[in-house]
Amino acid sequence: MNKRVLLGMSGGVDSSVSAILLKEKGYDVIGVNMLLWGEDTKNGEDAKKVCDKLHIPFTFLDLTPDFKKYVVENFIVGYRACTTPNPCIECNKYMKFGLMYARAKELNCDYIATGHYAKIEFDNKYNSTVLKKANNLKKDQSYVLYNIKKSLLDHIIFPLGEFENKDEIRNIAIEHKLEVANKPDSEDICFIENGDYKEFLQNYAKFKAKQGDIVDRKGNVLGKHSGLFKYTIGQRKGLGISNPVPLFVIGFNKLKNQLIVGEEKELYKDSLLATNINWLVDNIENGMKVKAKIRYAAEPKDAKLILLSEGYARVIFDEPQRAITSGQSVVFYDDDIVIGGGKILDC
RNA sequence: UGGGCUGUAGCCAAGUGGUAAGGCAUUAGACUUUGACUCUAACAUGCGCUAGUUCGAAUCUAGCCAGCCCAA
Repeated sequence: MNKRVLLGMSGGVDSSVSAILLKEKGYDVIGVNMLLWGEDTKNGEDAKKVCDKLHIPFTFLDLTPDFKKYVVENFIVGYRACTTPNPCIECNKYMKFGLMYARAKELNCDYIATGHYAKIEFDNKYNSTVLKKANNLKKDQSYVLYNIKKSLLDHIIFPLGEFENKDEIRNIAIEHKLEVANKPDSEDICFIENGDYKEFLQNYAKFKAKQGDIVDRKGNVLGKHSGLFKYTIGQRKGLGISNPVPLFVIGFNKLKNQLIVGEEKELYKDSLLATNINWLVDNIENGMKVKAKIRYAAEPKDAKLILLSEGYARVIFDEPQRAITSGQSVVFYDDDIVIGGGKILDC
């Protein structure tokens, strides 16, 4: 009796090749395409075609109401609070590694799999299964996976984790004559058209573009902004202020509807407060040294972890970090092992 | 009205006779399964206007215009 695995398939190259790899390893694969936001069924059809070609069962899973509730709503609430949310993290937690896993159990699958670039391995030091960075460090997605349940790690397979190069994956797709072989990599937030999140907030969430002052730290008015939700900490473009040196967003004054800007050096902070922490290993010690990554595209940096009350921690960096942004996630690494992470609350 | 100062791109600003630096802003690409950052490229046939000197003027001369400051 082969092991059964439910594979999330987006219709892209990565998840399609994952199907091939799982099959080659002898798994009984079921492909599932999650409907998250609706309208576009092209990707689902692509996923189905791949399954047909590989002779594996395929099913749709309609999660649109849940996606709206857990991912889109959180995104909107985050922006209302002048933070900068990362919806992909919620989506992984609630959709792929939440509801999709529930579906897997209904289908008597022992495992779920996705085309994420990350690894699941047993680690001797922690004496448990751990989440690790992908061998392809350039594409590594372990950051956006920190929020999944620890207990799930034994039931996840990431078939692409060992590959060091995306070209190898595309080549596999080409060898198997998959139509999706040359589909471009996906980018941007999946539920937002054209990557214009500002327009989405205004049209869908009915955000009002309320004009206000752009001020410096001392309160001097430097210009006008057209709605606080259009900005994030560390942002340079779109301020429209000419100044001898570039100006960056360094904060918000929600009560006064003011956008606070300053020079680049004002973006650096040496610690942050994190909340809603999810641990992926046991035996976290107070004061332990970690590598902390404060945004998807940031390098993990040396820091000390101070555990506070349940679910809270302060992260103290060896070197000040640029543009620590509330709403984004901080993920803690021990070398290439994800030991946990949380939401940045404040600096 | 007298005296002084200033006028170079959307903003700031180099350039004092030899063919318009730079920064900010903006625009377009690249990078990117979040928002950003970053990188690359583009951006004044013209230096308040007009005339003159000169082989050659943003640079010198004259007049005019505009703004600022000080005196009345």
